[in-house]
Amino acid sequence: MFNNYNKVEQAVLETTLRLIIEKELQATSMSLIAKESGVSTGNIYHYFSSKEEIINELYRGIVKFNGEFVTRELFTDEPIQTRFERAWRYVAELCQTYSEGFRFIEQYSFSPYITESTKQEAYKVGWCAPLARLYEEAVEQGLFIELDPEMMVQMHYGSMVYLIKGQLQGYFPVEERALRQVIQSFWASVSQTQADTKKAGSGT
Amino acid sequence: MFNNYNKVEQAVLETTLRLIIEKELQATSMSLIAKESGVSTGNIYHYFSSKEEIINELYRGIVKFNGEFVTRELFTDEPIQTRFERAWRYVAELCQTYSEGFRFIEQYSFSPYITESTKQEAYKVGWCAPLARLYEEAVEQGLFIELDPEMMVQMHYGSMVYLIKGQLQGYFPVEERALRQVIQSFWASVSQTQADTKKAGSGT
Amino acid sequence: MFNNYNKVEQAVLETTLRLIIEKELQATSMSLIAKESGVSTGNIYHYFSSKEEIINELYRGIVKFNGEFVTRELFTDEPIQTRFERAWRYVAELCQTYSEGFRFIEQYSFSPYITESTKQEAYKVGWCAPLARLYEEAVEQGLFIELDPEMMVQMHYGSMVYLIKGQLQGYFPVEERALRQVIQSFWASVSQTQADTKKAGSGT
Amino acid sequence: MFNNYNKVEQAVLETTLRLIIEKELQATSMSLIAKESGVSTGNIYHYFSSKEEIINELYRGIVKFNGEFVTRELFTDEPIQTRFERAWRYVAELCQTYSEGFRFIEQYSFSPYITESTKQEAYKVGWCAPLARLYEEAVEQGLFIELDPEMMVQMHYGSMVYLIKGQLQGYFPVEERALRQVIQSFWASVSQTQADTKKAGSGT
DNA sequence: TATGAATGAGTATTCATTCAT
DNA sequence: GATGAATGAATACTCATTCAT
Repeated sequence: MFNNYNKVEQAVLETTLRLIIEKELQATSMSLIAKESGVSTGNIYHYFSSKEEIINELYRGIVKFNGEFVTRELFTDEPIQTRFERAWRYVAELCQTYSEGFRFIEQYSFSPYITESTKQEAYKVGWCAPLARLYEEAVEQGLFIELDPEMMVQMHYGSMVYLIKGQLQGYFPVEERALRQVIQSFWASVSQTQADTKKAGSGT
Repeated sequence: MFNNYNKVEQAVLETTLRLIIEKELQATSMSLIAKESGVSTGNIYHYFSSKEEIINELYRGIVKFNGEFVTRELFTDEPIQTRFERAWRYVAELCQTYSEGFRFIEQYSFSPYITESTKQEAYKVGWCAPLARLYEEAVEQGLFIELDPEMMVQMHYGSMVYLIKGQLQGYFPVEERALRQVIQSFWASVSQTQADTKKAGSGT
Repeated sequence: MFNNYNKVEQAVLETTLRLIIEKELQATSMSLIAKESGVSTGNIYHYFSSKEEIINELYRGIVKFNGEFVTRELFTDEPIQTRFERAWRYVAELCQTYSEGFRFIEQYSFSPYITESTKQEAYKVGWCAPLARLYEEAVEQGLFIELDPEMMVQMHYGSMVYLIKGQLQGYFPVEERALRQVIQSFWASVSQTQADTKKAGSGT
Repeated sequence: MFNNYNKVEQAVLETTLRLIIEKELQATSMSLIAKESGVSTGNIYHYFSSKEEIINELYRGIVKFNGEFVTRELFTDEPIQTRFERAWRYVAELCQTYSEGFRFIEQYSFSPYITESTKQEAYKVGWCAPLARLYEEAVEQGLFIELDPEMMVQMHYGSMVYLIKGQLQGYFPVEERALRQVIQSFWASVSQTQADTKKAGSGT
């Protein structure tokens, strides 16, 4: 996951990620990171200026990895729906396969520990913006209702997050069939046709 | 928000909630809680056995409050859609009006700091289970697609969470019109009619 | 020496003074102060906000003590020379009897560890200013040459300091007879009569 | 100032002196010395066995330099007073022109960091002993009172130190006229004639 | 010679918790 | 009940020194 880093950095980042998921940030002391990563405390500080920097680097690294993972094949000449479904499948796969990274981002994306500049930097390499562009296309083509594309992506991502969370916590399994339905429901929830029907149906 | 507690407990819980949202858990020391709440450390330990207990009590108290807030008028004899829409409006109102509680639950629902027993206890008084019952009704009546009701509630809640998060972080505003559309999209995303249409449309 | 402080503060200040003289500031760790003073580290921080504050409080306390010690009976109606000689005797006695305080002030009066505000505060309670007033009187009465009184006090104090330093380091003993001569030489060095004679004699 | 050393040693010593004066010993880490001097830590340890050795070498080097500076033309056949005045002028010039060295010696001459052997070695190359020999001559010739020559040198040096300190701290300026008076007062303070007069005058 | 990555004991300070009053 | 002084283990971080290259 941290291929762009040297051996020491990689060991530190991987260990830190694992420990934070296992035990929480406050219980993840530098000396524990040192012991578990096999890098001495002094040397950790040779590569990272502070604990905060490790956490922020972790954040950046994961978001970048996730971004590349999800946006593969996003801008092909296939139909929008095909690409839409594939992207959300990748998101689901990502959250399940790299669940530590997923949980980390979930828990710390709103933490003061992650600086504003890290968040901004991360936004540029994440998948939310590219996916929002796909949604925008869909809106332009009259496929989707006229809602802020970013908002729609967030909503769908929220659904996915809570689905995975429910699964990770053992509330319910997320099988292939359910996943297919879920992704279809994403499309349905903002699709133009349905929206019209709906508006009529809701009668408000 | 903590009406069931005595004065001291109330002061401690309210102060702790405010501080945790302002500064994070690790920066919220017992002595700070003591100073800000006007209750001496010794006396805090008279009412709570540990810091962990305060946090867990906070969790329980907020979830209970939220549960009562959202499930008001949930089981009337109005049409399902009416009650569905009102419930989600209450959720939105809750998250926006009592945003500290919302953020706290968001941040700590997956934290090891909150014990399993607290989470289970909380589940019983929260609004997810009752709302899932409403969804179940809708499935039984053929209004909703055949998906685990809990799963659907989680998905919709996830959307709402990320919507509010986006708003709280200033990414986009959530105005009345958008909120109406969003709640309609919740209905649409799992409504039977649309699902059929969709299945046909998607062509997979 | 630290009578104005409570028991804990007194223990900490006395221990710190002793250790700093024995081992230097950098070798005087908080945990050592804690161990030697019998006050736990946590409790030291209950009374002092930081190590720097301890050192600064030490400085203030010693200077105040010294000031009171030396300026006893400085402004009586005795002849200036009597008071002059007594004051310098007190300085000598002080440096010898309370040599730890003397050495501490010597070593740290120019250290960045002692803040400007401490130095200013200390100046007001020290003995240099009162003694300079005595010198001023002597200048006004034509007893002393026309040199900045502060400068003269500093010069004489410097002599005294180096005398005591030499003694403390074992270079030479400072006996009663020598001390008398030294104090006389202080008077002589700035006395008007001699200065005139000298100017003539030096012939430059 | 460190002409007897090779390039690397010179860079290290000069950098260390500057840093210690700027920031104090405890804030002058080896890595800072390495960075500022352009010599890697490893290489510093090739030339100096420890940090302590650097400090001690600094001490020796400065004292040697000072010694040579002050004792120039000390043992000519000019009158004692001429040589006396010139020596003290050199001391004043030294303290003002090479103030970093002056301050270093001042601060560390009584520090446990400087070993006894360094101090003894330094004594042999410093200016105190030669100047004391001049004082001894003066005593022998009946010019000076019968006081330990070393003691007298220390006293006068102390005066000079505190004069310069007062100036460096901005308490008062030390102009040419004042300096002349001061050096005359040194002579006066221990001159035989004056001493007699004084003894009579003091009447104790 | 020269480099700078690596070490790990040591630093000041914090903080949940206890307990005498 | 209520106080806040006292405890001391734990924390993030530093730094003199070593050593493989």
